Amino acid sequence: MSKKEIKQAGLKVTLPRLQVLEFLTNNKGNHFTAEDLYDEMKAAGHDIGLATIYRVLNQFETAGLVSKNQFENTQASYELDTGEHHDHMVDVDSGKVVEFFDSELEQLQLKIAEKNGYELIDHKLVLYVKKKS
Amino acid sequence: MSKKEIKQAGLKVTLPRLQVLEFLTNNKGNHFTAEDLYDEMKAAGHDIGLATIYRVLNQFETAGLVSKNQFENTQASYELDTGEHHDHMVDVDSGKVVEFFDSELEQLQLKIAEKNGYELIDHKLVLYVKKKS
DNA sequence: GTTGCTGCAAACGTTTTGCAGATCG
DNA sequence: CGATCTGCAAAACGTTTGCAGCAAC
Repeated sequence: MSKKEIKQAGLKVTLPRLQVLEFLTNNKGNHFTAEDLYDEMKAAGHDIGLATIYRVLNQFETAGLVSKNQFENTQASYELDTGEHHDHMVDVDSGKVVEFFDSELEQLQLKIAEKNGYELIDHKLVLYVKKKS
Repeated sequence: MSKKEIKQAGLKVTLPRLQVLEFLTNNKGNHFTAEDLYDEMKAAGHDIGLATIYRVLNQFETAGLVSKNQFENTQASYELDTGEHHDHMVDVDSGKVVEFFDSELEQLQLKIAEKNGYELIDHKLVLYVKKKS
């Protein structure tokens, strides 16, 4: 149930919000564009407008419930934010997105920012990869 | 003079192409949106259409003369491609972009891709930072 | 002179917004 | 019932494209 999270975000618990959040929760670790979600909702018999999907996703992003990623495509991708930081690997052949976490890498980034006189706030790393042949 | 590079890219040496490439060469390491460049060209008394700027930048990108970056803003940024790989640090307060290179980081990324059974083709890393207070 | 380029305006795909009616609490 | 939300269609945004005229070689 996603009611609690929505309420905690200061939002009314409405059907579209529940349905979108529930879908993302059931598909943890997968990435969807707004249009993907629109189609999924339609397929599930939920009658939500595309504009609402965008609005809801923005609200969820602000609330920290979902995270937004702009990979190389023109459309942004959204996924459930589980609170566990991870980076992404994109298979350039299949377009498949794999998540990973490497603490050595995280450390190194802190060190690099520091070395330049900065404090690291956030980062975004995407590795473009190909299956070993 | 940027004539040689343009010719080598298989393109005619035209005024718009020369003026854009020259400007980027004189501002190595800085990042500009298409509109930035449009304004700069106007300011320099060069009469180029925005559409031409976009066309020329795309051609230069294909030729490896410039590289394109999508930071957090909606507009893409372009910079002269000097052939030396580097990553970017964005100061979240000022919006300033700093370039850096760290070979340990590069190595580590290769290792991570490998560990997951992939071959690393490319990567994109942006550190969001704040001046140490 | 031919080929390729430019400027303009119109088209494009993605995302946002205004508004009248519907839904939540 | 009031406040907030939704769907729709229209607007906005950055970028691309078609086309008639222009510049490069």
